[in-house]
Amino acid sequence: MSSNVTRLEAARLEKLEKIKALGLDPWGQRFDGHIHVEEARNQCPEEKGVDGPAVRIAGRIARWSDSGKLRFGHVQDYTGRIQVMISRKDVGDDVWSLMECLERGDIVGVDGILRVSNTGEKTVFVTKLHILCKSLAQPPEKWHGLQDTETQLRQRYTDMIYNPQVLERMFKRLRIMDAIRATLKGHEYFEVETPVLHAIAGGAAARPFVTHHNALDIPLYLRIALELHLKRLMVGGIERVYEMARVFRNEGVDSTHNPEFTMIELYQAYGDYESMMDLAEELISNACRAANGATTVQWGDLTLDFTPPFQRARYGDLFREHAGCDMEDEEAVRMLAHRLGIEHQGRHIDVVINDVFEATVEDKLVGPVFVIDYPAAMCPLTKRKAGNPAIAERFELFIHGMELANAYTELNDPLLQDELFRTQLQGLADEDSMAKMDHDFVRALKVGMPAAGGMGIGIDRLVMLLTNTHSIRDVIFFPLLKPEQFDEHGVSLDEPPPGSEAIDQQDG
RNA sequence: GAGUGCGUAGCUCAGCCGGUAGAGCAACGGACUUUUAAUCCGUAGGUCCUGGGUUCGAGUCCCAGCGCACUCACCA
Repeated sequence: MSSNVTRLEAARLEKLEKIKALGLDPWGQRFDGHIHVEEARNQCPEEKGVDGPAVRIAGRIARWSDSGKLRFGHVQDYTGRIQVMISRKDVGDDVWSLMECLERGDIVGVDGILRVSNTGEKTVFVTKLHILCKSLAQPPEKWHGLQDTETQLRQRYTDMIYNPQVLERMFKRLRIMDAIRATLKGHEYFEVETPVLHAIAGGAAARPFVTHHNALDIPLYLRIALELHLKRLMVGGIERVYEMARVFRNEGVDSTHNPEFTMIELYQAYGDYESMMDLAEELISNACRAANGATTVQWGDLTLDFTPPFQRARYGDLFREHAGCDMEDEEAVRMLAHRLGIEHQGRHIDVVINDVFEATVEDKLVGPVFVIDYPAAMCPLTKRKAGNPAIAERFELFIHGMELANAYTELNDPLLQDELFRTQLQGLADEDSMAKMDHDFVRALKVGMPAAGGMGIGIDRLVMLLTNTHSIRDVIFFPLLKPEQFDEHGVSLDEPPPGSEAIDQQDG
């Protein structure tokens, strides 16, 4: 085959054969006793002419340059890069011949002495080399790296190797998730797993993905929220419970939305939304510290400060301040909506208030600020404020106009819950409504769920904020893309073959 | 969903008014014992995203499609 894809691959296959001819396994074997690059760098003396300890490292060749009877390279693992140097006069023929078969992208084990080079760079002076995996793929350009966005997303593995900031950012994500789990463990929360396949896609207002169970011949939905099962577990006796996991929403894709994304929802029996505010401050400041070593972080030109406590402001007060009228004054709100070009006729007043709030207030919330006490009608799973059934005990945490967390004092009145599930607000499309009857959930509440606080946080968005990342795709290892098409040789095609047009998605 | 932009060698990119397809890196061959994107000499490498159209002639202009990005609207 004369394809260019295989032109460079052929050169690598030739080297692979040479490695075999040396009696070595080009795919490598178990390799014990190595230390990480970061550790090796720590052990390397700073002074020239001073020998450090003998070490063993393992990693991928990131640079490999030939200058006659010397060879310099960089070996990288997830802790960093370190230079290696091979001198013809210091190694046997076996090492030298293997070295000649190696190139950028290969994974090697290295034994050698730590010492700085003449130019002062920490270096492993090689005594022995081990091939641990031959790479058959041509690496991207060594100076510019991999720049093409599509290739970065489709071949994330390559992106992670040759754009070091990608791996660094994803490790921050992992540390943030660890910090959240550690914080919750400190408060005696249990992490649980609940069903992903739902017969009723409840707990949020979103369009679900639909699938089908063959043996049972029933439609099923991928979950859009974690809420209703976690509350059932509180009924069952798990007092503090959370799940940090994937949910699925069949909606648009852009720089802040991926069809599958990670949420944490947590519930605390005998708490309320005030307990959730304290916990939110602790969770987010700990997460920020885990990622950045401080409770502040750069966000573009701004500095975000997550040092507790966060400001608290009533929804109604903010509404009066920024919208310019009382939200209880229905006539004034409708006039204002009209002036703002917001549809209000035939729509429930709380739906209109919500739209006006989003249009006039949200951008002004620098924060971090807890917006508390929401109009009740938009919150069918939330307990009403004592003495004021028009207000729900709910907060949303905003920072620079972005919503970071959403929390409630949870509704545990089965009679009111049943009624709210049956109430479809005027002016809300089906998919925008959280009112989806779930008889089993009402039955569970009849058994009795303790008064509780509950909170949800979008993990991907939190990671974006804490890592100064402005696209959700860059905090998700494998964001959704349209499928790539390949020919029978595994060569990527630009155009789908005839007859492979997309299968119609249902649109409910 | 609408608008705008991009798609050229493995990678990063040039390609002007429509006139033989270019560079750097990478690859291959050679020189080189302290390099840092090493350097130097040489060789090879192209479905210019796909399909139509205009033209004597299209990477370039026009139409349609595919993919990706950005902006706007909606969901977190």
